[in-house]
Amino acid sequence: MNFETLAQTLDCGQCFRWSRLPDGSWEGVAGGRYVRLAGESLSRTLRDPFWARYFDLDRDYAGIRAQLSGLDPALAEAARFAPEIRILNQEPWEALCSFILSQCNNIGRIRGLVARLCRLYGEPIGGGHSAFPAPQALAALREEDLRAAGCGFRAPYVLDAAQKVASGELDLEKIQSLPLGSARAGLMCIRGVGPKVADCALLYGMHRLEAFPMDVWMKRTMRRMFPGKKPSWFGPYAGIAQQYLFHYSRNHPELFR
DNA sequence: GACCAGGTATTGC
DNA sequence: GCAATACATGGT
Repeated sequence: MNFETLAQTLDCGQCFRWSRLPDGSWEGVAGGRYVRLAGESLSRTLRDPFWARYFDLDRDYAGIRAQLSGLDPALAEAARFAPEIRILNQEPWEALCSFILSQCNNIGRIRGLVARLCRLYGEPIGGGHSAFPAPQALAALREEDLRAAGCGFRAPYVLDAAQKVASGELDLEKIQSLPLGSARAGLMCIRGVGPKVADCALLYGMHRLEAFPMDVWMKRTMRRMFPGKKPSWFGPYAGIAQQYLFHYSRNHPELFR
């Protein structure tokens, strides 16, 4: 991975806390750490164990990409469009909460909403930046607080998720170790978490690479390019295939008209 | 001002 | 089971 290809990973819809500065560098917060990524400093940052894991550096994405590309020409083309996409190791709670907020919302607004929640309820980490709010912090709020922050009808969903996680009723560590179906079912006990949000939490927050979030774009894509195929057809890296296809489709909306 | 945005819960058949 | 509908909010 190099600085030129960073955008493919940070701007493909899997994360909401990164932004590009006017000078072209990226800044973001993950795991309570702020970082600015510029051409010169990138390799140094990636030597830090935390960021190496965050960017999933130990995984052979070239090999996975080749394997997926062999499955189907359309998938190969999507992979060629953004070959450097990697699935980040985001925190389980942050991914779960962020994708609860994503429903019926657009990516720009999700970023703004997440930023507001972090500023209001996240732990300050210096430099005017804040960590993602802990489940305990959000569980202590009232629904109207979350509505005031702009969550809209998702406010009770966020609250229910925060309360279940903060109380230990839902143990995200435990969820991670379950078979995919059980993990999904566990997450779907939260009000406002259906199959799509559960799969996003699993893929982006718990690195379950076989999870395949099926949003409107992926429904269109599957109908158009893979009729009759199910997510499991893509195999153990279905989630990575999903990310290639999602990003490709969003950048080629004319394919669906 | 309608229309849309990485859905889900509820309702009615 | 499955289609229709409500749900907040801000940007085109």
